[in-house]
Amino acid sequence: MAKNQIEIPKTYKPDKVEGKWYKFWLEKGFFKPRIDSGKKPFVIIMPPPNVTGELHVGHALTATLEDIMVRWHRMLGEPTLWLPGVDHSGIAAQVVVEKLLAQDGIDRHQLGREKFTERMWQWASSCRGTITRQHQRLGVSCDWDRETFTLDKGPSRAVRTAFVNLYNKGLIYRGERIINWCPRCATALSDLEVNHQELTGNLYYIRYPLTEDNDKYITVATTRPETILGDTAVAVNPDDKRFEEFLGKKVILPIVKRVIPIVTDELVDPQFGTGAVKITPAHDPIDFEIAQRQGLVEVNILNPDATMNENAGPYDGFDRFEARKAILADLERDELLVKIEPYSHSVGHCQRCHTVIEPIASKQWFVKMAPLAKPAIEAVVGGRIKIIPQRFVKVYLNWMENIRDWCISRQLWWGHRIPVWYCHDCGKLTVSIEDTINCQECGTADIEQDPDVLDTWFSSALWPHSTLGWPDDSQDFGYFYPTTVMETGYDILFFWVARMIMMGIEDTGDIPFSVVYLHGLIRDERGEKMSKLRGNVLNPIDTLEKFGTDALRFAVSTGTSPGNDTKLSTNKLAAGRNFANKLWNATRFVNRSRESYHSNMQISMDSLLLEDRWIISRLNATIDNVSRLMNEYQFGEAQRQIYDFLWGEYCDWYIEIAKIRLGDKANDKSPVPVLVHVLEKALRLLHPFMPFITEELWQSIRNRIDNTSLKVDSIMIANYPKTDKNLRDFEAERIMSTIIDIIRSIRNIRAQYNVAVGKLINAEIYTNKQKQAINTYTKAIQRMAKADVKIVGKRNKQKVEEVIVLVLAEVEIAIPMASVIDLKAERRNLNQEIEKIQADVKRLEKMLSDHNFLSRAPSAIVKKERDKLSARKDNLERLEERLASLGNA
RNA sequence: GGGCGGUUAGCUCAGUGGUUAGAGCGCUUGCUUCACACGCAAGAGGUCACUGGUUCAAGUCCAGUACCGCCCA
Repeated sequence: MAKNQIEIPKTYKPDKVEGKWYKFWLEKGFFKPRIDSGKKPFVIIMPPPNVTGELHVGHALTATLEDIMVRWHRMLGEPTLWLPGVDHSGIAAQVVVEKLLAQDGIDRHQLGREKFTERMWQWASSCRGTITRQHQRLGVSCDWDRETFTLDKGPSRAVRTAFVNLYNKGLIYRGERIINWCPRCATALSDLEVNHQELTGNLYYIRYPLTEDNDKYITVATTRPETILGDTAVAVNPDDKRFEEFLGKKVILPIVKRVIPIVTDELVDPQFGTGAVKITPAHDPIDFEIAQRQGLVEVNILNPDATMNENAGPYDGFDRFEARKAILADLERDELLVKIEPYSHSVGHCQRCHTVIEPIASKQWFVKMAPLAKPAIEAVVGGRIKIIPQRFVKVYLNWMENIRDWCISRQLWWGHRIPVWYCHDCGKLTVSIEDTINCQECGTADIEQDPDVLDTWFSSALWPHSTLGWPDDSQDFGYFYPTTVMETGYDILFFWVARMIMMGIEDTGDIPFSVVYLHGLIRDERGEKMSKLRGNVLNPIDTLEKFGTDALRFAVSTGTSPGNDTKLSTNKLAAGRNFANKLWNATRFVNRSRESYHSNMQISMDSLLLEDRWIISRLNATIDNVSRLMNEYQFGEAQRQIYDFLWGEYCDWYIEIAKIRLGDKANDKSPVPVLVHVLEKALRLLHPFMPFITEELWQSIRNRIDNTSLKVDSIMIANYPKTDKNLRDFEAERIMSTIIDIIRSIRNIRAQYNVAVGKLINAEIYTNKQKQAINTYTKAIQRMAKADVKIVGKRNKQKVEEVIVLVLAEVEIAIPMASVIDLKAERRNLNQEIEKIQADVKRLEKMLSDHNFLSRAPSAIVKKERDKLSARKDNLERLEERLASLGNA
């Protein structure tokens, strides 16, 4: 054994190679695109992870899929840009830092806006460092020099520009609407940031006495009795005959004793409760709408932290749920509570902190969405933007066509400050891209900027163009926009993808990307969504340290399909690790074989042996399939095909057959050039999926190949293999499959008849078509199936007792029984076993005919015994058949 | 209420109207065979949820049913 063979370990150690190659790629600048105006670039803008902590497996999936696409297109020779970024993720990040502060007993108001923002920046920068390091561990080949943060100067200017443009077009407005208020976060939220949960609460029926006659009542039903305090009317449907006598009358609101009118409105559902409903304009979207129409006053009863305010009279200062209890008790006391029914209704919760949301009338900034949605709908319907998988087109359109205005102001301190200044003198607004110190209307310096920030998703919506330099006419923007693929999870189709399409078209006049690829969610082994709360989160870094990055990438992407959720298990990770190890050892074998081979590495097609032509043909078939699958975005299936080829064809068959020639010194046709050639190409085929191990192995074999196209520093900038139809050899494939069939069948017989491992058996093969071809493989068959093969010219006519005949597609194999087994010993063994089982069967039959057993034993046990009996009988039958087939001695 | 997806081997999942429906893991049996036991060889295991239809041909297309999951309101 040569020295270096001892040095190469038997198992692949990912930690020894990954860091080395990543550093090498970075230093060589391979991740940077080369702008070539003659070529169309391939561009992916990475979905920016939140600065809320660390990456999770979902990010690993995103990173893997995008890296697959990017490495593939780069190897195809296209100028390829993958632009990484990080999102300041306003509310989510602020929640995280507030929690950290709370551990020290501080809240942000004690710190003040400026100090708190400083803390946020510290947190964000340390978090960004972590995210970058983690991404690099995953092997991502993105252009780090172009990395962007949503609060960077460029994107911030893009945000202001977009805001001002929309404001000037009348598509951004400020107004009082019912918004979703999170009392914990103390901010407004958009509709999408509220998760609805079906809860079983109660429906409370409450009497409102008429002013004119205190003994008469109108009864209303509500799930939130505490909102009585904000009621300014009772409403019934105008067509509801039941309430005719009440029309135009007034009632006295319980507790607060306010006199409120009974009005009619078509929005009232006569089926709900009694048909009469209380109207709380400041705390319910429908009531708000009714109040607007009817000119009713609003009474806000809540403080920002969801405690009751001064309008709540006796309950001022109560928490909202305490107030509910107290009011119910008081109503009961006053005999105004008629009944309580269990009632299930959906309750909004804050997406970030899970607090119950309050609908509150509030003055906020909104984007008018319908005009923006129109071209975004057309882009998808017209096919300029393709969504994969296609079924999400319907989901997208359904949302777009029913779109509602977007509340974009947030009462937070972390984010893009709204570029609006209010004038204390003239009362007018100044809306400006640049910071301003004077009112644009009256010139006074007595102005104040809106204290609120914008929804994070507002800046995210501009991401494809803001990262490339918009609103400037930069070189990047000119060359790389519109981008190619937007790859992300289907869970943010509305949050992000839809809004990017709207804002991209609005700001630039062009679509932001031409393909939307939506991946599924990663769940745990039991199919549950991973979450910190459940404690089932797989940390990608721990995982890749245990199994290797390539194994992790393999596990999240192989055999998956777009838009479908996947369960990630250690089994799958182990499968990836095992595959990497298999490649490691195959390459170790090839390199070792190469040591003793000193001739030309050039392959001349006309002097190749059948098995060489076969493996080259299979390689080209695989390349063909892989290209097609990649073009159809079927990455999981593409990877599986490469896996099958390398393991199932190259390792299992080609290497094994090659060993015969390698061991035969007299043979002048070495398999080494083909071994190396096929492996080298297959590694390139696999590289986008498993970048580290393919680079490591490719570097170890490519020097031996005399091919100018391989004179590059790295597999990642080598050409992606292209199929060569001329190298498909269907005749070779047909013959090889016959040879493989023969070997398998003989092995099968050996296993079935328990032939001792080393024992050579005899076999006669009859074939009329492939005599010569098979003849050249008798050595292979002998080695691989341990059978001494003779090719015969006639079908075997011996008796069944004497030979086993295997009928295959193009050949027949006859194996003399005597060569397979020691008949006498086999009969003896069989008889012994049959006796044993017969005894067992007898015992079981007796037990199962026992009335006592059947009636008293648990049915599960009876069933178990019955199953056992039928299994034994089956076994017995087969043993007897086999004994019979041996004939009589 | 509206929409979408899933139902394929014990488990997790692929599957492009076309031979005998595949993979990984698990299971059984045998192998420390000089690349790899993270391996090799052989094997068992399937009414492709159910009902009907289209077709020369259906796991695949159509209609309906059941169960599970998700999204929207």
